[in-house]
Amino acid sequence: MSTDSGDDFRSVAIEQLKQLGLSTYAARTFVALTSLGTGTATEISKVSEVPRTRVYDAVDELRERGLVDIQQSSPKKFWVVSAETTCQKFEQEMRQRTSLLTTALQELGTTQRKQEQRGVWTVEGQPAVTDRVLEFIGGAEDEIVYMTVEGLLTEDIVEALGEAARRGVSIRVAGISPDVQGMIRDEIPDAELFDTLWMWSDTPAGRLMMVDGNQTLASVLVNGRDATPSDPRSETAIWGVGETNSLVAVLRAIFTWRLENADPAD
Amino acid sequence: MSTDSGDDFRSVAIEQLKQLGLSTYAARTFVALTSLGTGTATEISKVSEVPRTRVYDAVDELRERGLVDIQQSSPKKFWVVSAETTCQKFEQEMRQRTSLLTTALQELGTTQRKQEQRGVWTVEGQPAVTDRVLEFIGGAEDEIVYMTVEGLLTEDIVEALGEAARRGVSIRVAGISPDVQGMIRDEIPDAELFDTLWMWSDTPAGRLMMVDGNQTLASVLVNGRDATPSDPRSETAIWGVGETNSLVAVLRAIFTWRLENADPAD
DNA sequence: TGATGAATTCACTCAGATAATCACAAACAA
DNA sequence: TTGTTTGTGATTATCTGAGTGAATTCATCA
Repeated sequence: MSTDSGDDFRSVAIEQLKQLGLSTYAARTFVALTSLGTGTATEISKVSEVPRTRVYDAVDELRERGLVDIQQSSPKKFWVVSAETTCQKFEQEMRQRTSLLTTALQELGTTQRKQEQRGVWTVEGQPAVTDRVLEFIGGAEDEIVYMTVEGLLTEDIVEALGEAARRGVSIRVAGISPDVQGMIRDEIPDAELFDTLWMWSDTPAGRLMMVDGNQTLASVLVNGRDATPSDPRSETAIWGVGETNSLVAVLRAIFTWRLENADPAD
Repeated sequence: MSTDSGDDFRSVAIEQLKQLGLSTYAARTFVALTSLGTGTATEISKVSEVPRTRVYDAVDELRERGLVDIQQSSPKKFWVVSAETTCQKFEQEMRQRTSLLTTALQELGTTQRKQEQRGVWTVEGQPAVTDRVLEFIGGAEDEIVYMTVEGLLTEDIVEALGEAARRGVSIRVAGISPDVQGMIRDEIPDAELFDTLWMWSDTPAGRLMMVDGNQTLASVLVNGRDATPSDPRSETAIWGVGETNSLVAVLRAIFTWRLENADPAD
């Protein structure tokens, strides 16, 4: 019974409760009480493996958060609010926190976000790289050129590209398989698809993009092309912004030359 | 400059970031970078008052979360994602967490939530008491009787009562001032309003409620009637559920007798 | 090329929080 | 009475994170 399938849920719930600010004792106690409904300190201690004498403190922590009620008898009994109510409480609290953070940060961030002309920045990890790509796409005003290897043209990116296209941004995409090309044509009819400009296959290449001619990003899969592309840590990108930015200058030259010499598949 | 009005936002933002799982160094560094846009370790240290030698650790923590990019030069420069993106990230993460928690808890809570017949539970603090009241109202199927002193019939309760009324639950409310009565009549036309059954004014009474004849709750303002009712800590309630529950038995007797002898104001 | 100062990394101390254990008094049962 | 359970408080151990300083690397200038 101590190793049945519910243990997965138990540990997940405990972990999340801890992340949300409860102590481990409080989290374990809460989970135990949730399966028990009500219980005494001894019962809770047996289920949760919290030292019995500490159950009282843990329950007190939960009581202050309004998650547990107490029956003043001997032995004391403890009652836990329903799972739904608990989750609503936490969601409420998180909403509160994020909204506080949002206003505070926006108040601070009002200072000019001057576009750095010189820097070339590095990002690690596929999620973070995707974030930058999405940010670039979201800020595009005129033109997006995006080259990518298989598997790095995810749905969210296609979606963002589609939105940009509807804003009137011209889109050029390269380096994708035929079936994905079909998806693109459905999603973004105005996109211009052209063949990969050079041999991706020999390089551990990830993506190359240029936005409005003055924002560029290039990524590689650091483990080489044989690495599992699904490993999110294996992608590293550099990016830069500004007319005078060196990375921008280089990539713009490459793109311009390649694009002029390439025959669009369209 | 070190004590201008932005410090409020600064401390709020730092506090929230810490609550969301960042270390204080990381939080301070992030806030500093948010006002700077980009900066070196030295600049960050001056603004954030993080020891300069630890800025690197803090930035690393932020980088792993995808909140900061690094320019590999000497001195290193650090770039921070926009406030909007950051908040979206955190909201995303919180959604993830609460949804994980929700499924895990509901999986655990499937065990029968047998209605305890014997227990009388105590709740402390006005928010927690209101929670129970709302839960009772939400689960009502037939009838709600609710007596309250001024100030404890808050909007959310009126709203919940209205919803119950639309479900076909008959509502009886007492102990409210004439102007609030007007609001009730608007919100819940079917509610039956009657005068206070006895002299509240001599007792430190809070609320009395009975739902479906088998769930009851009674609260007092522990600091007496002269205490500020606005102090959320001053309310304490006891509640019980079940036909054979002693508190239910007592309150049901009182309510039945009083209601039969009282002339509804309606 | 070497010297100087700044930048970066690393190792260490200290304090506070939390986990865990123990000791003890009160209540209760046999 | 004796022995058990319950609740409370004190004590110890462990760990994380804040803060400091030394050692190494790097850039710049003579």
